[in-house]
Amino acid sequence: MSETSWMMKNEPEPQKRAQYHHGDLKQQLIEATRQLVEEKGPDHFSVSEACRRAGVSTAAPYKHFKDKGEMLRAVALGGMERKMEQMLAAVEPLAPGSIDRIIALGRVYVGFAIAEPGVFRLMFGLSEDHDEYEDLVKTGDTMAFSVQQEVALYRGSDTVEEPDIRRAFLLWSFVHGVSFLLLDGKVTHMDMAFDLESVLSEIAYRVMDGPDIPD
Amino acid sequence: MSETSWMMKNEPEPQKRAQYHHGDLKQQLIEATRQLVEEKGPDHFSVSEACRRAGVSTAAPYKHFKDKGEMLRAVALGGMERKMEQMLAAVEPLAPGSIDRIIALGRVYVGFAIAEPGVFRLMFGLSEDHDEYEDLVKTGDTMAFSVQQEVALYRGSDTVEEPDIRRAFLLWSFVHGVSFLLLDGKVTHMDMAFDLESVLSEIAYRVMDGPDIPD
DNA sequence: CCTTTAATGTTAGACACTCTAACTTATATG
DNA sequence: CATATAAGTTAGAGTGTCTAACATTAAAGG
Repeated sequence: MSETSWMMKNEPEPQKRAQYHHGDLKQQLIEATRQLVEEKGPDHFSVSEACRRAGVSTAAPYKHFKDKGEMLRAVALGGMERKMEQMLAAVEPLAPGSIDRIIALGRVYVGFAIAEPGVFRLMFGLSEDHDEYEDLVKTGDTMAFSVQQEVALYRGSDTVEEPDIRRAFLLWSFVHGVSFLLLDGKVTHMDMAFDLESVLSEIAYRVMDGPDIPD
Repeated sequence: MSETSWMMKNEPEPQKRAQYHHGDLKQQLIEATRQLVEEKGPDHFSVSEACRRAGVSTAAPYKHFKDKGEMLRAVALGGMERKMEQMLAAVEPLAPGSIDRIIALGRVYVGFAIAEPGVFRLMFGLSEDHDEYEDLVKTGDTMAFSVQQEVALYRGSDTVEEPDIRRAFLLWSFVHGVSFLLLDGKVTHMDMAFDLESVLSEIAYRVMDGPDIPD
């Protein structure tokens, strides 16, 4: 199953592909798009430039994507999945029900925004398009549910109740807001010496402790 | 000072301006831009369409704005100022030092995001441009300082201290996050029956009460 | 008034971008 | 081997941004 016939051709992927078909264009275009979104920001991305970077004509992408938006959506979806993985990985080694798991989730969230600001912006700026971004929504819902489960776990329960949903919403709003304010450079103006870790703790304790959130 | 000579012309602004100069193009372009940003979203705005709406040629805007970005920035700035006014107006009739003032600030913040989602998105999506958006930053700083003052006032002080800045940051993050999650329709998926007022109270109490935020 | 000057508009067009149509080449399959 | 299909190509239509050169009006000074 390892060597399929097309792999047998003399030069699979040495440096440049001088082949007509290079068998991997879709992924390469997504990667080029991701890079450009990161370099120039989601607004200044152009299909043409991605084509230049992938070394194909400007018409090539339309064999793989419906339009420009679908390319961007693919990148956004990739970002969601990456973030989701990071969240699961960060939580996994920690004691179930501990506040550290809540904090870890927030750390990943904000960390992702800092590490990949372009993709982060893209993920949350795309929603205005309203059309066919189903998988985006689905992945988003999965993430939301994970947070809710984590909150319920902290309470010592396996099932998500109404107050858990409320706390999860507050948590999410918080880290989401912090992420955006960081990206927009507002923090520099509010307080230079702001320590992210302490903010995350503040958030977690203030939301998770205290009385039940009423309906 | 009321009637300048050019006002004397027979028809100032009846319905259509058949005049070559219509004396007010800049403001009209800004208004057209604002409308389009609201209707189609900041991403799908085009200068051409704004020109069509204002009834001028596509080259006309460049006598008043350096480029497309400057038109959008003008709209964003207008939004900031409008929001600032609303915040001041909302706080003014309330008892100084009361928690209601904190809540009122948040209500305006989120309310603006709901009322003008396009402009709201624009205001916070523009920061990636890095270049000459000085007045944007200045207005933003003014707003940040207002919130800090309000927090200090709640504590009973007239001067802003370090913990006030921290609380202000948390408050801001919170309402900012709530605004974005609302715009992106995440709330619908998390909890349909979420009452904004109760969320705002939750936020205010959780941030403003409790121990001093350490440095 | 009348002339000049600057502000503010217009048309024409260069250049970039998105996307489609028609054609070409390679791959996969019977 | 023949042929259908997948995945590239070039050509070009249509839209959009922005500049340059020109046209018209308003403002200001003699």
